[in-house]
Amino acid sequence: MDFNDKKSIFLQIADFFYEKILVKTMKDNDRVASVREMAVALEVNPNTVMRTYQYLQEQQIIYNKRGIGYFIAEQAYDKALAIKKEEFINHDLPEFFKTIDLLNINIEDIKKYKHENK
Amino acid sequence: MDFNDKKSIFLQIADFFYEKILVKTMKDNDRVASVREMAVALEVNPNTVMRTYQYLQEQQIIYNKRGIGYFIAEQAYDKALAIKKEEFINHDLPEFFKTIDLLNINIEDIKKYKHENK
Amino acid sequence: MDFNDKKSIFLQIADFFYEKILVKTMKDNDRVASVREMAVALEVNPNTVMRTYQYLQEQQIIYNKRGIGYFIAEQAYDKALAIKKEEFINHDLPEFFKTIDLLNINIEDIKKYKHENK
Amino acid sequence: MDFNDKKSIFLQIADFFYEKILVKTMKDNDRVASVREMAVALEVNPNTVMRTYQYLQEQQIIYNKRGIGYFIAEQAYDKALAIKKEEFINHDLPEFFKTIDLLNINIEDIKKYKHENK
DNA sequence: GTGGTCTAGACCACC
DNA sequence: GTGGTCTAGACCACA
Repeated sequence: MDFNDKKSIFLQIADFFYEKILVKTMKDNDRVASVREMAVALEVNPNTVMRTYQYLQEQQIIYNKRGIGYFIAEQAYDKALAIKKEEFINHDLPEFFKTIDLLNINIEDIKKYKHENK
Repeated sequence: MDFNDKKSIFLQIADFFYEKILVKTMKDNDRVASVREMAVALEVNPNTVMRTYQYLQEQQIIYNKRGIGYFIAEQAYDKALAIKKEEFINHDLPEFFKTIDLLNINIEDIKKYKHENK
Repeated sequence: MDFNDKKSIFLQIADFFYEKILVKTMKDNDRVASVREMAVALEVNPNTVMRTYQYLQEQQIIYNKRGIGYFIAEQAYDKALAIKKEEFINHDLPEFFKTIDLLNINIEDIKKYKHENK
Repeated sequence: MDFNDKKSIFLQIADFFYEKILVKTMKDNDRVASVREMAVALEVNPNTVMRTYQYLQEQQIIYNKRGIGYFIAEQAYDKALAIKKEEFINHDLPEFFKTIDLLNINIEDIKKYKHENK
């Protein structure tokens, strides 16, 4: 992870967890790396990781056991899917349609890029 | 224009011009509203408009005639299309594919949303 | 003439006259094109040409006969040479030396570029 | 720094950094003073420094670490040299040759001035 | 603490 | 009238 992106670092880290959950690498009640471990691993300020964890906790994707650590919440997969899907349909997709219209790109053409990308 | 978006105002104004050019409302050598006029029209500080204009000038979408004003550059359409297409293919599209994979959405499904949106 | 330069247009026009005088294309008491003619020829606002003429008049490079027009002043060549030489030695040259030092370029190397340029 | 020059302040500050890099006072990955520090040091508005930093960032002379600050980019020396050399050869030098031709100055004469200057 | 954006208002050179 | 630069000061998100 490089964090060169315009997106804030704490959100990029959050996406990292979303991904792990959506591909089922991380499952309900799995332990999450401690703030300090994560900060060292990512070469990032612990405050930044802390912020990610609080953000994920607000979304009920992880939960905290005081003095023990953070864990993946029950039904994290469903929640993550719902959150990301909502985001996709209400934000990404409309923008996507607007852009391809403006650029005169056909949806059919998109598929080609998909295969090229692979 | 409302500027409720998270994107910075000066970039939203830039996109406003990109759009005008891509739908061919503005054509080569058309005069662009003066910094002050634009600022009044958008209810925005002149400095903000200035920033947009310098940004567009760097991208060679507009050019300046000393003491007279800004004008749409030659081949602005081609340049705008190239810039936005590059952005779309190298940034938006990979992210798009990654997201739909994660969310288990098929490209075919996307088309339905398109029609619903219309 | 294109006036794309960062230098102001009226000074670029002034330089045009300096050059004519220094290569002796224009000589003492030659008539200078009228403000309007010049403005049309250069596709420039008459005010801009006017400013050039006033500037050259201040430097006593041209003089005005009321109702008749502008003319090259006596000894314009000597004056032009003196002005430009002063400018060169006190402004251009020090900057020139500073730059070649910074870029680690030897004066001897400069000669090569001269020949390449020709 | 005095900023008496006709050049804009933010570009003079940029040149200040170019110089530091070209004389190797500043090296790759060195931290650059924060916008606020620099503004205080130069007795200049933070916005002005900000503008310099963004200008240098576009030229890839410095880069930003989010929330931490600006740093000298990798190979900043090479880039700075290339930029300034390009400027010198394509802009300063042709003008230089034109001027000395007009003024009937020989390149050999230039060397004398160099020694007088020192 | 860091950068980033924006406003308000001023001043300047130039056309 | 035009753009261009700068100041002063504010507010925000982020690390």
